[in-house]
Amino acid sequence: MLERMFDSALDTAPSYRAGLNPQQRAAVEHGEGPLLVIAGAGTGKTKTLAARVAHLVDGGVASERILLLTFTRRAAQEMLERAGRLTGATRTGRVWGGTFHSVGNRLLRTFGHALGLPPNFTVMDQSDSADLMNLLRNELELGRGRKRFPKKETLATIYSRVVNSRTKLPDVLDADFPWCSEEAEAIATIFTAYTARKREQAVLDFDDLLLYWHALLVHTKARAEVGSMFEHVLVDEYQDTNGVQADILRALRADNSNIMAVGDDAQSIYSFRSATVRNILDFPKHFSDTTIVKLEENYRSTQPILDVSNAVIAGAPRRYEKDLWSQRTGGGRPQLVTCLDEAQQSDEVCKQVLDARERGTNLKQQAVLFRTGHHSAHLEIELTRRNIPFVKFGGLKFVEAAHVKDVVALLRILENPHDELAWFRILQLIEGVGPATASRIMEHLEVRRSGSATPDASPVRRLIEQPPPIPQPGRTELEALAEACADCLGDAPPAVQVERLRRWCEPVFVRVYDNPAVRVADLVQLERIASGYNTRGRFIADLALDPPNSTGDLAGPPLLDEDYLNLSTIHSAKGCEWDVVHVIHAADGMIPSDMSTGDEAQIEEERRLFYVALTRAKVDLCVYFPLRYYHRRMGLDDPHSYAQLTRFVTDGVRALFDERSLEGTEEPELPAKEYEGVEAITDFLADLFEV
DNA sequence: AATATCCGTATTTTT
DNA sequence: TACGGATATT
Repeated sequence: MLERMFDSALDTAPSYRAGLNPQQRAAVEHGEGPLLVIAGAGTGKTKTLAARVAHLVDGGVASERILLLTFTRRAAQEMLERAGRLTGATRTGRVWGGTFHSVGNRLLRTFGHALGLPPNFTVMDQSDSADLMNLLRNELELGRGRKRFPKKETLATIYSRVVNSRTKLPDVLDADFPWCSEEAEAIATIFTAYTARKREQAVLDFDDLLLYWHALLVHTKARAEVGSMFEHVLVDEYQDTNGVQADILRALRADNSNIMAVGDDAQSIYSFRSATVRNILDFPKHFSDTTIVKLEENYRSTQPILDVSNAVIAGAPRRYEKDLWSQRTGGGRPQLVTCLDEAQQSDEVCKQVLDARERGTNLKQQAVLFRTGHHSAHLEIELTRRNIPFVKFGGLKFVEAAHVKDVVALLRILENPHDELAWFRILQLIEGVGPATASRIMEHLEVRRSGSATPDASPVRRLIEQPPPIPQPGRTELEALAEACADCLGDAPPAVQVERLRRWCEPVFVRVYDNPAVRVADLVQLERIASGYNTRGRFIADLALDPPNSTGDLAGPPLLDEDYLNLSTIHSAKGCEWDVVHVIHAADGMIPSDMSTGDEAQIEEERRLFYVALTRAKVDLCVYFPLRYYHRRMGLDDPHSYAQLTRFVTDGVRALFDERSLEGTEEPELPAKEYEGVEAITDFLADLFEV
């Protein structure tokens, strides 16, 4: 609110100019033509982009002719809100904003027919692609009995790498999957079938959304119309885009060259998704007469935090040509805390978090960052035990859970009755139905479009009107399925449909899954999410493209009003900032992750990841390092092992920290247990005192 | 042909 | 540990 008042106080001049430094202003007020902004961490990148949007709109560009491509949907929303505040909310309302994938999805719903794509196509997520790969592998009887044939996830990964890096299959295999090189032919066969099958069924995977978009811009009659839709294109996080995305941008700028890309090569952390820094380096080649602006003044962090961050990134063999500097004074040096083990680390984090809150920093302005989703497991238990509320970003796999996928598959069948994968999944839930029977049923229903199939008779209709014969035990469930589908064929809101489908799932889950109660409860969550949507199609597309990725998205609204601590993978923390940042598990094997120490490029990416984590902090930064890890490996001995401080904190870097060691401090368990009784008394009394 | 059982293994990051 | 894959059983 204060911020809003502040904004309007400066409204006399175009307010988007307020508080911009000369470089930022140059970027914001740049005229026509390509513009590349190299923006170090915390240099006001978001502000600059938002101001640029406001500037364009103020200058008379129709908002629906502006395209803002960001890394997450959330980032787009945030920027547009900000731009709205700078220029009067209604005027930025129609800017196209979102990820490449979501914008591709939107455009293809409208113009896909030019590519022979029906508007009700469905979007597959990563694990769906893997499942389809598996289905085809079995169908083609490839990789059967062979020893080292890639697993389904690996197949999907290889495919995606080939597409996104636009590299030939044998080359990808040689470079990244040498143990599969001999199977190149079989793999190629599967990929060909995979492509054909998706096409047949009007199903697109994530990569297709980009490929089809690109094809739309290059090869179709819709080309001119789509190509001229946007007068200005703005791209955020350009260092994390891949080759196909760069192609799209080039195709998108056939009519004019109004493109602005913002990025930081030191923060590229998505090469596992085929993102390449070359996009930044080659930008001036792709777009002639590029203006380059560099933002180096950091407004986020205090100088001691930047000193550490700069020192870490300076360790990269390929130097990044900027040093961040800040005018922000105050704040102590970052802390490096050595802990005995993970338990002590969790304990210490809790203490520090609460301390900071005592000193006036809300939980919301603090974050705990870690390399992988499960790194926070221990801490989460500890936080729960102490009643410290938190929301976790990243690493959450709500929509990946089998039972959630089941319901989504049901919705997909209703939306696109030729979605073979969805049918295959659902039919096998029925008692006595396995792969073979499922295939037979699907044939009966004519799920696969055969040339002679009548176009109107949908497999769903056929299921309702001419139910296929199946073995006795499953008949009731199949009938119930037909009824459930029949009830959902109308225009009932998605939430109502989810509720109806859940009723079908309940008895099935009891038979099929371990703890059905928990799973059914998840479906209620799904229902809640569905209630935010008007159409089933939008709901499932969003579930795939923009799944709930924090525990907060899942919790009811009440939690969001309260104060809560942020827990986040470093990847999900990209673009965020907090007053106090705690980085845990700063041990070799965690950062860099054991899985990524294969070659130097991977290790360097891990370094940048660590750099991203450090530069999220505004005022206080605390890095934790547990000395001892307990393994629950089956191995005969070694119940624990000793870790080393992450290699990215060299002696030189280490000297920039204030160090604290908790070794030798008594084990935290003891006092905690001793006080348990006391806590009970406190709770008891608090209860009594409650008004 | 479906399901039960067992064994082994690998274990990230995300649109 | 939990899941996937392969084998054994119904």
